[in-house]
Amino acid sequence: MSWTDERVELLKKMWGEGQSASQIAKELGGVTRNAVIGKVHRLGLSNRNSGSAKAAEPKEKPAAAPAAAAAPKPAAAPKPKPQPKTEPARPAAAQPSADAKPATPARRQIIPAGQPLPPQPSANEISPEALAKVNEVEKKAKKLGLMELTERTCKWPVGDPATEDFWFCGLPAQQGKPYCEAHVGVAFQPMSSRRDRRR
DNA sequence: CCCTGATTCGC
DNA sequence: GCGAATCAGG
Repeated sequence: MSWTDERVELLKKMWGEGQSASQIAKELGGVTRNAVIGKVHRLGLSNRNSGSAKAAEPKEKPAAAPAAAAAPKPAAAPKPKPQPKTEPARPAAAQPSADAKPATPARRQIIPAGQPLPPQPSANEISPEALAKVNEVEKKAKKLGLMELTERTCKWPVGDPATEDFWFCGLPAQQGKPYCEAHVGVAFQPMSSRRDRRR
């Protein structure tokens, strides 16, 4: 692949939008993030600094850009072009359609039995902070389906598996761990009085 | 370990 | 000019 005008343009655009080199590389296809970075540098738009500040430092940590001011993330940039990716196209929201099932039957909630529900924080003693955090996070969760989980998505289940609105957090999981930061917080309990249990 | 961008240097 | 390898940091 060569750097055609189009590709360079897209590169510029995406870089300007704050996309990471790897993302740009993926989008472009046929190039690695290194290639992208290399190109970015050659184009002279390595740092979104406009003029001045001509790198007087030989080897200085540029200090993270004040991205704070900028939007946290353009979220899903409206890509005009259809993504070749396999998009399962989820039903979006779980709208209680006409034949909505009684959300709260008179009967007490029946647990499907079988597998113990995930370490749902119950009357446990988890840092209230963590709990609050989780509640917030669940709002922003990707709400992935079982099939959409990957090696690095939070696998924290939310909701009742027997219900329609059951999904997995899906947020970026912590390295190694199966959950995102928030859920790791509640998943791994301080492990207090659980000593014994040798194997 | 995953990721990020930065730099080098043979091609 | 290009980009893999490498570096440096999170």
